[in-house]
Amino acid sequence: MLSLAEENYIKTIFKLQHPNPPSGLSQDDLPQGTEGEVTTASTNQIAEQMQTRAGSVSEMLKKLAEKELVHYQPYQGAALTEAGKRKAIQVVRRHRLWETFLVETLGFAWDKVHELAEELEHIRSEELTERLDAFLNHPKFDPHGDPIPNNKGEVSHRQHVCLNRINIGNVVTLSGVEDHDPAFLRYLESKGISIGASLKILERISFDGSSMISCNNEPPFYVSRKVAENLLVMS
Amino acid sequence: MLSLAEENYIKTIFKLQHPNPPSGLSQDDLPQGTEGEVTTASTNQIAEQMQTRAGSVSEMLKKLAEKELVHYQPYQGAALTEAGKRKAIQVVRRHRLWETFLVETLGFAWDKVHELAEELEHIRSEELTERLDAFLNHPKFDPHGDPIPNNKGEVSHRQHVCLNRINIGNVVTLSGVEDHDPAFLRYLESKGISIGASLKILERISFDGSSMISCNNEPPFYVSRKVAENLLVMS
DNA sequence: ATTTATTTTTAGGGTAACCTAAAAAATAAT
DNA sequence: ATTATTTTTTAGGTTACCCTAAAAATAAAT
Repeated sequence: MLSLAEENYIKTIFKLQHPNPPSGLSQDDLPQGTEGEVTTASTNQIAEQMQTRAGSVSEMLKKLAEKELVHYQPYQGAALTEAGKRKAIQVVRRHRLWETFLVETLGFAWDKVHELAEELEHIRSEELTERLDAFLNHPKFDPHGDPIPNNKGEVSHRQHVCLNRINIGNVVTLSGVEDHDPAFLRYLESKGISIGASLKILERISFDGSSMISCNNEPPFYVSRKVAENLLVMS
Repeated sequence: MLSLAEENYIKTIFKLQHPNPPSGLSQDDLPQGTEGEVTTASTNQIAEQMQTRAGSVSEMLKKLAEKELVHYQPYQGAALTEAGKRKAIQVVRRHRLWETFLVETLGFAWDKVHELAEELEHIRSEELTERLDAFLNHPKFDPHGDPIPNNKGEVSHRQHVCLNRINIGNVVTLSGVEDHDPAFLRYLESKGISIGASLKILERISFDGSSMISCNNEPPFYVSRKVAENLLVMS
């Protein structure tokens, strides 16, 4: 049984190892060259992500290595073992199911659910997870468009691309956001942009890379290059 | 902010101080003589209830006294302060709301929800609690018939009495159970006895105090004096 | 190839729980 | 009212996590 702290370390290492498309157990079936390579998480990266210090991380890595949850050679960073990966995916699954529950069932704004899910994800009951999943109708994606691993640890992949890659005149649907920062999410909310919204590209300013778009056929407005980079869309 | 351990101590002291009808902030409006007196929780009682040792309890009581959550004089036991009581009632509220959610929404068997609620109750978000309460339609009683304090800490009281006090021939409705032991709850389940069930008293054996009853007009069976003592019913 | 800079580890401490066992206080029994 | 028993506290120790700062290893720069 993992402690709360251990679960958080495992989860963080997993995230660092799988940066962009959070692939599940099967990174085999990823499009070639999409960084399917097994990256390793450095002590400092882990410390930064977890808001803790390198010394604490070293200590914990030694413990996790003993439990055979990570591969760890001093000074060489850490990578999850198969067992560790399974644990991590369970946590991610619970996290995303709870986020879905909070938004869909309890009506939370999507910028407020992360911290809560961060607590709820540590309730380890299998039965609870499965019942929650069933209650929510086995959702494949959470409110931010991130895939929810199923109970075997498999995830569905979407071919979404960021809004910057869409040409003028095209209409696409928002299927995810890259950044989860509450301030960013509130900004989107204020513009009426939410998952499922239809976005039309009206113009692109080559000077700064910003785009003029209209959301759900409402009056158009500009979004910066940085904002567009964090909007994931599908045709 | 209370630690998990502190919350559990507070909750335990509250339970020990309010044995039978879990009265809320207002024990004033309890029927006279129903042990509305402010009892005090002894170190050993707390230790036994929490499966810990007296030494640990002493230590914690000192800490809680410093935080002004309990009144505590060495060797004299502990009693919650007003602030402590408010905290305790919040925990009880969250516990019973989650139990209700688990049974009503996720379809858990009522003997399995206690441990889970024991974890969920420690998620301290006000907004989560209020949204959950609203989603469940502001339930006044949990799946065991225990009152759920509202967000002001007030509880509804029921005039239920134990089944032993009902005379032969009467038909009553099960509104609560005294004991929450999973084994007891599973026994009830097996007999078809659940909250809301109609129970008719057909016979009472004065020798051992057992009763013959029929549940929901099904074929009758005997229940021991001890079982009947733990069934709370209303006319 | 050294030196310099960065990263990581180790060493030594801190805190919040917990435990056991001895000492002290309160309660019960003769 | 002493003595015996039970309850409670205190004292000293353990574990899991965190921290800072010095030492060691690695990586980068001249």
